[in-house]
Amino acid sequence: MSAPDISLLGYALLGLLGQKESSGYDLRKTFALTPMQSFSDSPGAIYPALKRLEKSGLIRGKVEQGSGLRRRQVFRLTAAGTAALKSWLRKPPTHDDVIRAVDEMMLRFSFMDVVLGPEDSHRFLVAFEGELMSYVPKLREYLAAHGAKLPLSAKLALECGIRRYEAHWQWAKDAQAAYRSFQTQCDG
Amino acid sequence: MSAPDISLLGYALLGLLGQKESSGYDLRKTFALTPMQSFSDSPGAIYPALKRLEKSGLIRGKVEQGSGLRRRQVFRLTAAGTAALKSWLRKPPTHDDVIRAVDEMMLRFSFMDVVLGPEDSHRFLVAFEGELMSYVPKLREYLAAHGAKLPLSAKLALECGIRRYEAHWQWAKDAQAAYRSFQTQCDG
DNA sequence: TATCCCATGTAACGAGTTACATGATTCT
DNA sequence: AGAATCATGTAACTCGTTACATGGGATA
Repeated sequence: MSAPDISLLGYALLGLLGQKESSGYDLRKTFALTPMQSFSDSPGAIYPALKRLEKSGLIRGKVEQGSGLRRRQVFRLTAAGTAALKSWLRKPPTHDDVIRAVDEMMLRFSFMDVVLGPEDSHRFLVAFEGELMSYVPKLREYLAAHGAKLPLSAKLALECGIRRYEAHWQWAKDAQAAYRSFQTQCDG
Repeated sequence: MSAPDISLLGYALLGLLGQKESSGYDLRKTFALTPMQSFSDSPGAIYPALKRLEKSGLIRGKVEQGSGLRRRQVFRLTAAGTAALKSWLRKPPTHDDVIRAVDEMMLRFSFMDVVLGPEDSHRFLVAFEGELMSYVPKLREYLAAHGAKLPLSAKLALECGIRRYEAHWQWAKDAQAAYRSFQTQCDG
């Protein structure tokens, strides 16, 4: 057990399969046609990844066959797959995640509601905001300290990076509010 | 010629070496201690990358040796290296870059002033803004069309991605203004 | 003398990229 | 009949990750 050793693509596939059983081709379409375009839709990425997940027992594929249908293998999560997905989603956001893996955190968040539920989503947002609250000022301090001696474009690039984090921060606050009002609706 | 086949890390090293000759250790420190922390500072990444660049003739290393000094190899760009760096920096930002490689674009921009000069930096910003201007509305439309049927966390994650692009967009406008006022100062 | 930091490297491994390949089905 | 789309796969290659290894010099 312990470290499951699944790539980001692997988790993306688990997450999508958690919402809806799909063939490799379906998943490729998702990557090609939705805002998940940061993932490659190349067969050389998806099919081997699906094979790895199946070999690890996290998903299982069934070949569909109705009369005139082309061969088409539909995958769904196994119990172990659901467990792996959950434990990935439950990992609290760390400082390192904020620096190196914001995109992964957003991917996790996007699956969270369905797999874990709104309470966990909200908790995630609070923790995420906490990390940003401590990191953004550090970046601002760095810019204040070293900005003067940087070339203009380097300074501006840093400013851009900081603003991106500030946008995430503001979003995290707004998203928390969205969950609170969602909660109120349920209670009311 | 044609496709130089240099990784993002390779270009980061070229860019840094273009500003200041450095040893592998210096470069590792840069990745470890500045906001370039999205790059790994592991020796297993940097030293092989430097070797590849040297083998391609883009950088050249000299072993420093003063009396009591430890062995330390300092690298600098060759003419071919400068040329490769310039041609990378001159690539206009594409739609695909915006979707898959924003970070690479920001890295490029950060080196641009020194290597190409402010006019090219400004041109880059205009082109970048153009791409965002056409992409952000598409994302907003997708959200409007499909948002209702998405789980809340998925909808919010998409909103976050859009806001990030909007932050880039606003930044691109502000950065252009910064170059204009810089230009005015030079003229005045 | 023990421990840290400087400074460089290598080896095994995993995973994505590109490109190629195949065959069935539907559309025109 | 030909083209496009559905649907899956594989092989070579590159590069980054992790972990290990090595030694000189400084500091306590």
